[in-house]
Amino acid sequence: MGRPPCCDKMGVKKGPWTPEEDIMLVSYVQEHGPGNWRAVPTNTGLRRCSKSCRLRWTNYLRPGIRRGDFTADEEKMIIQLQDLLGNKWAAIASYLPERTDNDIKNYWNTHLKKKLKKLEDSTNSDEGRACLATEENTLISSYSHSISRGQWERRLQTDIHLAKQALNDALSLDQKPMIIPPPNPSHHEAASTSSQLYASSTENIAKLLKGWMKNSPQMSCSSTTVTTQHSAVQKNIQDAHVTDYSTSSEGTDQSKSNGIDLSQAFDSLFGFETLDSSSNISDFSTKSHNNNMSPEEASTFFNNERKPDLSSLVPFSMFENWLFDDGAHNKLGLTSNFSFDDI
DNA sequence: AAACCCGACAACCGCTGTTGC
DNA sequence: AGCAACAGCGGTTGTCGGGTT
Repeated sequence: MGRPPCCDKMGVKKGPWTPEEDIMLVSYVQEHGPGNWRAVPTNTGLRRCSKSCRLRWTNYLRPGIRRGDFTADEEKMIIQLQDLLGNKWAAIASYLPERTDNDIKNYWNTHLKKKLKKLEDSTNSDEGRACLATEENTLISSYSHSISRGQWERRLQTDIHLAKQALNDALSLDQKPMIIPPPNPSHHEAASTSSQLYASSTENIAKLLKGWMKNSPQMSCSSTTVTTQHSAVQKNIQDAHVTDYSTSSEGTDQSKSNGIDLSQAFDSLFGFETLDSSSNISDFSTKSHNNNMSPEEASTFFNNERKPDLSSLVPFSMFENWLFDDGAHNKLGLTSNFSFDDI
């Protein structure tokens, strides 16, 4: 039996979050960092349960989240990972660092499931076979790509092994890790650091509020007005996110994110051709070593608070990059002929 | 113009697992 | 060991906007 719901108290608000609530939550997290969610409603005055606050942060306000506009590469990844792993949305999301499990789940349920069903139906019909040159057929051909489940599993085992190796290496590094937490950081210093990391959210909310005020000449602080404006505001948040990403990345191609070409990453993970290890991953290393990363880039790289302990030593994204990097085989002198028992 | 339908997605619910006391 | 608090997960529901009748 599960625990009783935490939100059945009187006076706890449910439903869509208002911009004011978002700001209160973001401000709090900026100051105190994510965690200790129980204290959030008390300390912020939010009439929300702690769980609702955590989910709102995790799925919506957390920086580094990209919303909407799934790329073809992301679709491919989701489809193949879903085929391999089933509805393990969190596991799938771990391969798409900018996407939340909730987002992927929704996208699967609303888009991909139907798309695949349609494709299955069409390929079973004569009509469907007649039009195999469409974009959708590209998708299904990737879906039914000829690598076997055994190969997938072996490949994933290799990745797990490499991640383990990388973790061991990182923990035993003689040299300083790339991101070194300040010695005995005071609370204030920690808050200062986190402020940088959460800046994108703050900016986004500032933008949305700006748009909200502009669109609402007779602006009122009543919650009803706020609620009715919320959808427009939400769109502003989304626009702000898109804007931030398009300006912080070198190209406009959304498939390139975090400096990692998802297509390459995908091919590395699921294909069997060798990925050129001199690609974007080494770009990341160079950039971070030279300290010429923008705050936005750094935020995107290092903001995964789901793995706070790892990221405080070595950014978790490095492990993800490592997993995607076939060159790691050579670096470690490893081959994939290890036993699964090694893990 | 109103009613209805439907898709998209944010949010909630119920449960399990983990951690600390 | 037992309990409570919390985090995480996957399924489901509620709400809203847009399209159609």
